[in-house]
Parts: sequence; structure tokens; C-alpha cells
Amino acid sequence: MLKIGEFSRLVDVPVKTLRYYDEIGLFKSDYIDEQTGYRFYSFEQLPRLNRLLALKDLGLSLSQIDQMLRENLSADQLRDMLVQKQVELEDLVRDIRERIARVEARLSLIETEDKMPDYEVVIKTVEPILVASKQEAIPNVETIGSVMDRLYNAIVGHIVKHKGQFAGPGLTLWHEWDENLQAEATLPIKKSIPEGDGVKVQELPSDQMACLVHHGGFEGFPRAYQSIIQWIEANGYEITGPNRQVHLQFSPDGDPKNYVTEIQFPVAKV
Amino acid sequence: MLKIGEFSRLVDVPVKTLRYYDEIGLFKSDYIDEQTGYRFYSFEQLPRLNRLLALKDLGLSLSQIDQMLRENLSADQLRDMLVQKQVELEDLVRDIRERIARVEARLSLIETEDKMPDYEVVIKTVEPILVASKQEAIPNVETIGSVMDRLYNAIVGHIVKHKGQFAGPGLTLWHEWDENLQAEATLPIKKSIPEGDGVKVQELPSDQMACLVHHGGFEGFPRAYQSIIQWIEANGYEITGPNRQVHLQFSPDGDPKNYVTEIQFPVAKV
DNA sequence: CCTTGACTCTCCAGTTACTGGAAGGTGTAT
DNA sequence: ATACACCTTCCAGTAACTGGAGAGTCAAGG
Repeated sequence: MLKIGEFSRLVDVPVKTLRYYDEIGLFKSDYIDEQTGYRFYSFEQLPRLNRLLALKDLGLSLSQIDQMLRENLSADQLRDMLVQKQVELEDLVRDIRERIARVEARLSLIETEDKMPDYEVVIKTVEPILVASKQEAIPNVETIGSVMDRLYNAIVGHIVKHKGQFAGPGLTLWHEWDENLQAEATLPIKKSIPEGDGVKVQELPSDQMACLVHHGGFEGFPRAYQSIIQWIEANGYEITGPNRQVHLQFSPDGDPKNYVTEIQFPVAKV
Repeated sequence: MLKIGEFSRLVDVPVKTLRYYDEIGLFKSDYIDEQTGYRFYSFEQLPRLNRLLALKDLGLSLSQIDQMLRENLSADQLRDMLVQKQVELEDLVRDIRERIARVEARLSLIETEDKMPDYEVVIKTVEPILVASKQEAIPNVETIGSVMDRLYNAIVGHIVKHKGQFAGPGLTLWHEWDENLQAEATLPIKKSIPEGDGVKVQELPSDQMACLVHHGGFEGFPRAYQSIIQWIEANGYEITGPNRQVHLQFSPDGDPKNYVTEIQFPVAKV
């Protein structure tokens, strides 16, 4: 019979931890002196504790270990648990690898720019959203403003005509980037309305998006786009569809300095 | 101004989490209605939150992030933190890889034996220990018992002669395994005593040991040794010195069934 | 105008696997 | 007798939330 301190030294487990295992019923002392409350451990307990430590070393939780020690389960069950743990650990390694890649991307950004980046890119999942939309080709960059105005006005008119309810800020989808610029203006609505007047009604799907928030007028967009695209490449994603501009704060006659636009690119891991 | 739920949807962060960040002062709402206590958030807060999320994505703790957002630190400090994080993450990956290897080793053990292993091997660090010891060659396996008896008796005699104090169970070191078997019997003592009678006094160093506890007589040792050596190989360790048998429970005239012996091999990762 | 349902508030408890500390009792060596 | 090493219980804290109870607020529909 060994006192807790001796046993602790023998098995190289802190006294506090042994008391904790005792408390939660995972590993009880063999015998307790009723007078003093001293715990005593025996050599016969060593196999159980060593099994416990070995399983802990595999990364299993104490409650899992408790289960395994209590009901001595079949080899099949045991193998299942271990295989599951294996998968879990491999997932974890992948996650951490990605994280390391992000840290490295940021480090290289610091090397080149010598400061925190201007824009922060975050990955998030957007909800599906019901919108009324209208699409049009844009002949050249100078006309973007007027075309978008026209598209949004047409959608607003159509929604009002059908007594639809607005459900949030407008967002523009960019379908083509080459010579023939294709923009789709959309306005979220609460319930579906009939199509017509060149206005389509559709649900934009839920998707994983790389997002960046831009404050100010459109003249700052090129830098913002450059940042987000650079980030997407540096972090091993690829673009999987049309990007969005969410006009969080916008009024056609307001001061562009107060505009807030979120740029979103649907992405997936390469 | 957005209510917490709207803001939550915008940034894809749970309401509960926003309230928590508010509570710990990491990210406060822009304005609180004094009547209702409702929190309101503004678009101007987006950059700060996005930076926060980006840093969290790198695996930094909230208190580190708080620090980084509060005092906007130099590029050097930032780089240091990131490099440190990088090292930390790489260590973590290594740890998990080892864990995966252990899980795989156990799985393959299950495949071959179709049950939990008889012996559990654990890695632990043993404390340095002061011992009186005597070494001798053992001509053949049959004589082990008598030789060990003689050695231990000699050491006991020597310790008693010098009024030394015993400090725990005896342990045997095995120096050579080939034809010429070399065993060193040792007995822990509390304080140093003079050498003599062929008895040496030395401090066994602290070391990392692969350990296994065997219950019963010496006839079971071959299987135990096989198990531990197999484990050491399967888990990518190598043996770095003489192994020990710690005679936790032993008396020369007791019933061998009650013997408890811990077999320890000093090991290091390959 | 009232009700309903969605939303918000605060406060409290629980999660994991311990770790640290305080206050007080026990065992042994000098 | 006393010092000290060791043991006991109980309480609090860790990180980053998550869940729930009970109560107040807001906007839309009937």
C-alpha cells in the first residue's frame, strides 16, 4: 500500500491529478483510511492506470476512457473508436496546416508591406437569399454608374408594382470581367413576386465567400479587388462563381465617402 | 445602426459570441440604448471585427488579439508573434502526428491480436536516484537467481555496515544481453555512503523511460520483454541505455505470483 | 388597440482536465 | 517538543464560448 505521494512518484502523475481522477470516479484509490481520510494505492491498480494513461496518450477524452475501462468492450468497438479518433486527428492536422499557411501568407504580406494589411479578408458562409434582379451588359467602364442606376430603378419599380417587400441592401453580381462586362443588379425581397419587365426572381444560394469590406467611393475599388484576389490566391482558394458587391451603405446622391460596400467572392479550397 | 441580430447575420458571428466579446471588452457595441439596453452596431465597426476574425483564424488567443488591436504594434512585434505562432503550430502538428502513429500502432495490434493488449506501455520520466550497486557477469540463465541473491545480499550488508538508509525497492540494471549477461543490482539509499566491498555508489540519471508493469514470477518475463520492445519499435523510439527491472514487490521467499516488477527501457525518439 | 411571434436583455450554469491556494489534520525525525 | 513533509477538503480559476430561464421590447397582422 502506497500513500498518494509515493504512488504519484511511481506512476509520474501529479498528486492533484490522482485526486481528481478519484473525485470523478475514473480511478479510485484502493483503500481509504477512515480516521485520516488518507488515500492508499496498491500495485494491483497499476495495470488499470497504465491502460488509462496509454489511452489518454492516444488523445481520447476521460469520459471515453472511463467507458472503455468500465465496460470492457469488444475489439470491434475499440477499433471503431480508434479509427474515428484517427480520422479526427487527421482532420485536425489538415486544419492546422491550413492555419500555418494563413500565418505564412500574412508573414509574407508583412515582409512586402511592412505593416498590417489595409484590408482584412475573412471567410464566411452567406445565407441563401431571395432577390429580384435584372442583368445587362455594360459597354464601358464610364457607363457603370448610369447603367446600374437604371437597373436598380427598374427593379424597385417592378417590386413596388407587385407590392413586394424589400429585405435588405442591394447587391450587384458581376458575371463577366473581360471585354463584355456583365452586371446583375439585385434587391432582396421577403416573398416571391411575379417576374416581368426584364426582372427575374431567384434565390441566390448559400455559399462560402471570401469577404472584404470597403469604405468610401468606387475609386478605391481596384485596390480592394487586388487585395482580395491576392488573398484568395495566397491562401489556396479558387473562385467558383460571380462575385458580389453588397451595398451596405449607399444612396445615389449621398457623399461617396460614407459608402460601405462588401465585396464577396464565392470560393472553395483548391 | 444595426441591432445585434442583423449585425450577427452580416458578419456571420453568433449573437452570443458578440455579447461575449462585448462583455470581455474585446469588441464593444457602438452604442447602447439606455432605455432598453439594446446593443447597436455600425458599419464603421466592421474593419475592427474583420481584423479580429482574421487574427482569430490564425489561431491567436483572444487576449493576444485584444493586445494587438489595442496598442497598434509595430510590424516587428507583429512578425514576432506570428513567427512564434508558426513554430507553435508546427510543434502541434508534430505532436498530433506522433499521436496518430500511436493510434495506428494500437490498431495494428488489435488486428493481429483481436483484443486489448496484455501489457500497457507508457512513457514517463524517472527522477534521478542515488543507489548503492554491485555488478557481475552471469554465466548462464539458470544462475540468475542465485547471483542476484548474492549481489543484493552484499549490497544490503554494505549499506547496513555504513548505517545507510534504504530509500525504496531494489532495481536491477541489465548492461549486456549477448552471451555475456551483465547485471547490476542496485538499492536506493537516502544519503551517500562510502564505496567498498565491490559496492559502488552512484546517482542514476533522470531519463525518459518506456515502462511496463509485470505481475507474477520471472517465467512471464520473456512475453513482457517482447511486448515492450515491440512497442518501442512500433512507436518510433530507440533504446538508449541499459534497461531496469524495478522490484516493486518482491521477497526471496514469497510467492512469485505476488511479485510486481516494472520493466523500464530508457528511450529517445528516433 | 391587442395579440402574436420574433427579438433582445441579464444572469447563471456547464463545458475540459486539470491547477493553485488556503486552512487544517497527520506522521516522523530530531 | 517541534519542525517539516505530507495529507485532507473546499473553493476558485483557466478559454472561449454555449444553453437556458425569466423578463422586457418591437413590428406586423387582425
